[in-house]
Amino acid sequence: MALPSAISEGFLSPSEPRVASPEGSESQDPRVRRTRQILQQTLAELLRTREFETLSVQEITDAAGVNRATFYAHYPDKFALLECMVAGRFHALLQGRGVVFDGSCSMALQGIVLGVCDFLTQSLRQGAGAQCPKANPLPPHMESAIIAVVRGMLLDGIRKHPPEGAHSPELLSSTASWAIYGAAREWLQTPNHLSSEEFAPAIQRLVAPILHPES
Amino acid sequence: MALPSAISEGFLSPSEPRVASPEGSESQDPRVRRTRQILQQTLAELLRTREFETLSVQEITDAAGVNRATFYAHYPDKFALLECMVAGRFHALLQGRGVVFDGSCSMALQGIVLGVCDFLTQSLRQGAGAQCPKANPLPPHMESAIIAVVRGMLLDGIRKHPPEGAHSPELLSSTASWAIYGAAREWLQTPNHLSSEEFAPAIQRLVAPILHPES
DNA sequence: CACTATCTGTTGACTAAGCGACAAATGTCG
DNA sequence: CGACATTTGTCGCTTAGTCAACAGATAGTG
Repeated sequence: MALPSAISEGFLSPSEPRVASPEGSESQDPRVRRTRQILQQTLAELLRTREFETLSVQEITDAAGVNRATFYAHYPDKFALLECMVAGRFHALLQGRGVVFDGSCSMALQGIVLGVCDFLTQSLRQGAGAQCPKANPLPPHMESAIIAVVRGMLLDGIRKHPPEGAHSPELLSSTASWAIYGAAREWLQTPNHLSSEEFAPAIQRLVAPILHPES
Repeated sequence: MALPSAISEGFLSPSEPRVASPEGSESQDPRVRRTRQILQQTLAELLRTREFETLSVQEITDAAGVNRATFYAHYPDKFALLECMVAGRFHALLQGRGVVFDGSCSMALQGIVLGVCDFLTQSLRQGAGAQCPKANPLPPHMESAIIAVVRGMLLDGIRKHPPEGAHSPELLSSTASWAIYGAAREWLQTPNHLSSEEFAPAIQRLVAPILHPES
């Protein structure tokens, strides 16, 4: 089939963040949008009852009513599909809440932090983990996908209103996004943790100095 | 594109009942199933807020994300799509209730009558009509589609257990299906009508003699 | 009346998706 | 270890869907 352009649209290079750009460079061909949406939605439904590791590409495409060869025309493997699915849904969650980080507004940062906490919660409520509190709550590909979305939003905002510090926007956004995810992950694993609304301000106070070096 | 076979699958000849065979001859290609399902579902959603007559093929295909030329590869016009959509949904309603008419079981006939009443109710609750009680409650193509489904179910049952009368199964099923629809339609237009559960037995008693000529 | 605009079917070139088959990798069991 | 089944990518061919463009129909509008 050979869809070289489709690959760069379905996911990014494996070396870099390697996550979907859910809005950035989506295909205009309705067929492409359709099959990717079907595959992502099907994966989300399968993950309600199945472990991601136990799923084969065959099962996913069968459930989706999509040919297996078509799958490989869009994603190199099931991990890439997972990343795109997570990135898309997390991005949609933030979009639905109207969260737009435009630089230094702490309200937007608060929204992102809240989004990460809530997305993490809902992802593992009906997900694989939750048996051993010490175990990794989510597949690593899911984690990197969430971080990549956060990084992208922070990067956009920083570029619009760059702070005075000498650090590059890429460094700032990467540092902050990993910090946010790490904090949220730690919060989630704490046995009797506060609600996300109660705890998010604490994370925000920890992370804000990264973005505003001298304030 | 030329899909001569697809046409005969999407709908039947315009001269005869002209309704979809939702299960009978469905295509095995996932793409055609997908496209037809998308179009039918989109039409159903549009009908919640729009009048059928005011909808153009353009609007339907735009909302469905399907090319207009593709539409004409499956349906000759929007009326055919409406018929297929109604037939499919009504058939699904009966399937969901486990209604199978296998000849002379009055319970199954009761189920069909109840299904017609309930389907009519829900179709016009969020539909076009309901402004003037004298007006036609539903577009004629919807009505013929419902009747055709009923006729098909009755015909299947009669063929399995043919009654002793000299009439053909086709005549019996057609007569009964039109009678059922006419009765249900009259019931629905009555200002303070009974519930469908209360009124269905009356329709059933009226119609049963058609199917059992000398009992 | 002509002018504009929209909708309707239809056509042909291009592209994505389906399908079967294939070799290679990966488990899995005796 | 070998035999076996499953999964994984990949390839060529066929088919369905997209897209732009077309002529004809219908309907306002000045």
